[in-house]
Amino acid sequence: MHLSRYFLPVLKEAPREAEIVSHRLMLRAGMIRQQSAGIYSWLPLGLNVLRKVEQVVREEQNRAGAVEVLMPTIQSADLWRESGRYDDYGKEMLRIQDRHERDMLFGPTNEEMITDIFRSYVRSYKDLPLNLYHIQWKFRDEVRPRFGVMRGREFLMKDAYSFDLDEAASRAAYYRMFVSYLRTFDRLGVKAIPMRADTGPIGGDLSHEFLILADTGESEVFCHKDFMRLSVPGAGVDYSDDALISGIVDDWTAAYARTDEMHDEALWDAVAEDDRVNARGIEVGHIFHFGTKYSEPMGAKVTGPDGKDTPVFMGSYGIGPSRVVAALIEAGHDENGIIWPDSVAPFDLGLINLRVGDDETDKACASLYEQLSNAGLEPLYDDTDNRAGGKFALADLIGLPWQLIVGPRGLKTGEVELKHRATGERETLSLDAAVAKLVGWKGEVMERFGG
RNA sequence: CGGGGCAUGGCGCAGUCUGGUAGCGCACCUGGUUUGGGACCAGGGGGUCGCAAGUUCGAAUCUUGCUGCCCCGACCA
Repeated sequence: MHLSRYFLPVLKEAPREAEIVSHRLMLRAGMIRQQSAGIYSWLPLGLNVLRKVEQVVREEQNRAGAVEVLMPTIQSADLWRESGRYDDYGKEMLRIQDRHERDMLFGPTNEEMITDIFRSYVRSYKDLPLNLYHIQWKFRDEVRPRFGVMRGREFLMKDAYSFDLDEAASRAAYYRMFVSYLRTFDRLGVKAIPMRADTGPIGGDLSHEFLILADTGESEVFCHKDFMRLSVPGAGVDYSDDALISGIVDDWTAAYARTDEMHDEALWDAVAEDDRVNARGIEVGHIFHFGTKYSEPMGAKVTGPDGKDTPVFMGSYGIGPSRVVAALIEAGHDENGIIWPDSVAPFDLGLINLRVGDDETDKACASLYEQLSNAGLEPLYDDTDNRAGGKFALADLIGLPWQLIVGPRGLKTGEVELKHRATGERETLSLDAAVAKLVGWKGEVMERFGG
């Protein structure tokens, strides 16, 4: 992409209403525009990152055996009357009427609808296990939207729903999602810790929130230092091996990890003082097992091997990609701007032409752009005639992993400068060496995540 | 929903207390000089001050009502 042909409306100063760092940086970097309280347009740079986060989530869901669908944002109230939630949900649900005065709603979640789909087609236990997910915009009329897309009213959510014959199988399905979440957040370049969450009326131990540690997080978290050392399963993890999967979950649930909401002082005191980590975190994922809560009232049954019909056991699994984008910024930034994880950076590098209009420099940049693009990298070529200071400030602000700096001073000796955004390290290289290094880096990134 | 605050060109702000017909920085446009860390000179365009009513000779400024937005608390991906 050539910057001169892109749409990147950056701001030197953030609007006053933006207080937290991710909101300020998203506005300054021209990623989003607020349209109303808690409702945002996604501009090209922001959309680019959002799509990449979405894609990581999608790939890991698919890997864990979930199957993608797409349900509508607008739902009929009738389904919600069946489950009993039409009256229970409260003002958070945006209720609307169509021209025939039928009661409709903008979906805050999709348990009812997915259950309806399931019951319409699935009759036999032989079709289980089944896990369907979609990545769709949700609307929850929050009392108090805030922090930009971190807590918007309209937000993108990946919500998966598992269907199983019995409790044990349902637990296995829950574990698979648990492991896929570990992988997802690992790929997103962040440490996300699963924490025991409130299971509501169902009870049991099957609800976890995944929190990214960040100083500006909304929740206070208490966890064992072990979580800092635990390793995340690789791309080859075998989701069909229930014992393996459940073993991984055991490892990740053995030590104490809870948010302030579920915090238990007595258990915390039992953790050795040196092992305690008390930090702040952002909730980016939440998984639940809820048994037959929806399948029973909505008549989602399958015929078991014994010939009897039983309601299916269900679970739901959410990740908010739009919130994740903000959380990644909370977890990765410095005083100059954003620092994206390699896996979701909107571009791989900024190709910075320090003397647009100088024939030799322009040619060198064009050649680098072509070579890098052909090798599968995505460069953002700053071909504007800004001064160097402005270009560097922009590159730092939008936080691409690399800055490849091309100017006549270096070209006299056939060299360019390569700067790593996260570490600030710079080195001077020949053009070929710079290309080789970037191509090598890209290969490692791909390899690491088994894309 | 309870408490607090804000609303003046695209963004950040001053002006409001002590009414007199709107200003600054950035951004934008034109010309020129510049070009390795947010350039400089000259010229230029853009707002009637959130909306409505009221007080007044006169309202961004005072009064009342409304709307929008932000922050703190209870909830959520």
